[in-house]
Amino acid sequence: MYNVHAIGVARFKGSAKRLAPRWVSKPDTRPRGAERSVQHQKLATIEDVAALAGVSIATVSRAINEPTKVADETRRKVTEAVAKTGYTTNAMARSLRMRRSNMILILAPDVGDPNFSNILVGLETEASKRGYGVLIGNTQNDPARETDYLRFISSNQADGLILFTGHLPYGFGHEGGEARLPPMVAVNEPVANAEVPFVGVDNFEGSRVATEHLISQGHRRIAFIGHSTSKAINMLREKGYRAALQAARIEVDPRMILAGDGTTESGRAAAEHMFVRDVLPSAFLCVNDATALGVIISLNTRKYDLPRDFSIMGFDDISFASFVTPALTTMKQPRLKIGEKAMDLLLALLEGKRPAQPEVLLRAELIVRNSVSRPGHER
Amino acid sequence: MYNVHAIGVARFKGSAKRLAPRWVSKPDTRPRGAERSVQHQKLATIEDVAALAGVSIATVSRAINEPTKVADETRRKVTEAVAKTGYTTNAMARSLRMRRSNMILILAPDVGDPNFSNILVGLETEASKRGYGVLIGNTQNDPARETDYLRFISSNQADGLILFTGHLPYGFGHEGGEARLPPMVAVNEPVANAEVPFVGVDNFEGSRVATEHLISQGHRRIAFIGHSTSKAINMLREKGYRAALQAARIEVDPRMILAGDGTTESGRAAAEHMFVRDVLPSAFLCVNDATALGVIISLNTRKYDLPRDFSIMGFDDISFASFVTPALTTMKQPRLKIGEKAMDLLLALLEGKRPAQPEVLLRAELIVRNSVSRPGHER
DNA sequence: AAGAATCATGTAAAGGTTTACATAGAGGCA
DNA sequence: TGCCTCTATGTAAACCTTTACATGATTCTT
Repeated sequence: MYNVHAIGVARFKGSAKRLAPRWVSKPDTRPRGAERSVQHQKLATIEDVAALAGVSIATVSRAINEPTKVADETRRKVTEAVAKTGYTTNAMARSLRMRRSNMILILAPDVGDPNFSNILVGLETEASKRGYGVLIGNTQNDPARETDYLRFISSNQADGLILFTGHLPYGFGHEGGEARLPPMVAVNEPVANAEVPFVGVDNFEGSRVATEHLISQGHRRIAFIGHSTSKAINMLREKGYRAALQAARIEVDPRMILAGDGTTESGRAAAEHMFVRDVLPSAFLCVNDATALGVIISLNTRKYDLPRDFSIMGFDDISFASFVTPALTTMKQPRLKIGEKAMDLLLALLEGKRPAQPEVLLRAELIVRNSVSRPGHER
Repeated sequence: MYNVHAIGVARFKGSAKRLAPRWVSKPDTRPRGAERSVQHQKLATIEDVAALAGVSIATVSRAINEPTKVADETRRKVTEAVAKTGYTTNAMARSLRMRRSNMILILAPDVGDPNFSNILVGLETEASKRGYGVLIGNTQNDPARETDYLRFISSNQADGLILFTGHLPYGFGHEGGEARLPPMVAVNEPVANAEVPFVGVDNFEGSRVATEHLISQGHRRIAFIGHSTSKAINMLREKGYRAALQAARIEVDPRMILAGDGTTESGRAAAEHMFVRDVLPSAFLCVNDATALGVIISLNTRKYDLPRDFSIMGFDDISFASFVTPALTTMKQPRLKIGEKAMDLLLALLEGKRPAQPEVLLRAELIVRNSVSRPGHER
């Protein structure tokens, strides 16, 4: 409510004020057009450059965008005029004409999430490298905000979309049947019920490797914390866990598999539950680092000596993983790469290429720290 | 001369041609233009809406932007037509005409930095609330990238600038003397040698409160880790430390003040140094949490029992502060608020208001965890 | 009842590009 | 020489808005 009010007032005031005396004046008085620009001095346009170089605006445009198509001498004159006037192409005019903005919209539930931020850096780096800018939309999983951000796409302010949310923005496909989706790529979480290319970590393989690591250290009784019937990530990681056990001919004990939604609290609760039931593993394979932290808290509280008494393994390698005691052995998500690859894929899409594969899976890297040791005989 | 000629020709030809092609049909087969748009279907324009509503495009524009200025009945027809066509204002055309993009550029050395990300969320939230979008520029402190991002400002693609970098983007003010700066606000770190409004935490006051907290717990021998002669933040925090000691009539012992650049390693090194010299405090006031972590690592390695043997205090409340053992007592930066306030200030600037104060300082909040206890007699 | 003021709407210009098409000059070739 | 091809450049349209100004219809004033 406050929002609406604020916006209303702002807009009204803005338009009412338009005529009022401009407060930013350029040093030299320039009557034409001066009354309009609220913030900047009048910028040089392509016409100014053309006049100075003694050519037409078309030639200037070509000299800038297709240098080979103009005579050397002309190009020289234009370059010089550009430098002298300080001309920069007006991006708005260009976008309007070309019908593309060279902007990518990133829709994430929480840009502050440490899991996201490095992907963000990767996205930005690759985009910038290719001449694109990125625009962020922090939706907080609020449908209204998701819908709101669609205007960036529908108003041509962004050419493509990166989705962290795991679902299509609320408001798509509402107009009777399959509305045409803009070019987009999902990251972090695949989009359910829609064919959206996805770039992420190979959860199955990563979890398999993690489990193998525990097995290689001699563990046979390995608990999996984070069973879920709804979360795709959890399901894949559990699958990898089962595959590794099976490959090592270790029977899967259902009592060793505990539910968890990936929060620290769920990890703590699961560990406590194990003690209550008194069915104890020698190692905990946690669906992610947050869960592992919960397990560690529970074990620390019970005054166990880690990792002597129990081994713990996480997944993700989030920032605190190296600071917790014991420092967490985990699988590192190649976040930077995920971002870069996702942007690369999106830009390819924008250039009209159909993606080779619907999803790109990158390998997680095993990071060995102090939370895993050999079991049993050392107890 | 060239202009005059061009205009003459244009007018003649234009009016002659205007009648002929006038692409009358709009519904189905649209051969023209189809070959151009690589990505989107043709979007509805204001003309489509106008045609459907049976009014002029000017009226449509007014119905949308200044609803009170059109008759009720007309507004109804327009609204209906908008809904039917799915019309969205083309942001590029609008920006071109209005000479403002309603976009804010955020320049940060590393968007992935956990210290930044929550400020980012605050910035985005406030911007979005006020109808602005945010665009991120990750500079990695690379002058080339900083310069590169200036085009967003100079090409009208962004109306204002938020600076995390602590310095003006490389490339400003290069054109002989004081180039006019675009509206901008610094955050996280004030900008040296330039009058840029700043929003941040009150480092002096926060540090004073932190020191007071230690004093109130009975500490008299308090070390300050993080002395610096160059970093403004460090200097302010040291000042707060000194002020608190002075107010409590505790003499400042120079041996209790150790240099540090704010990294974890510098914290570890400083603590080690104290042991080497064997001048020990009962509490460590660290310039930030990263430094505190270094101190904790050093003390843990030496097998001290924390916080019984030593108390440690940080500053910032970065994400791992609560996970480290012992959980860190620290001063929390109101990051979300900083972001919101900074954006608020910038938007005010854009509306032509001069800022009341050149800097806005927000209070840090004392977060009590487990790393501080009463000294001495409990040892 | 005539003129003034107000209101709702329309017309057209302007904002700064890119690019299809036109044009003019130069060079190649029969 | 006459014709064709190339190359370099210019002309003007199109991209889609917002808004100053004009217009015609109402209502208000005196």
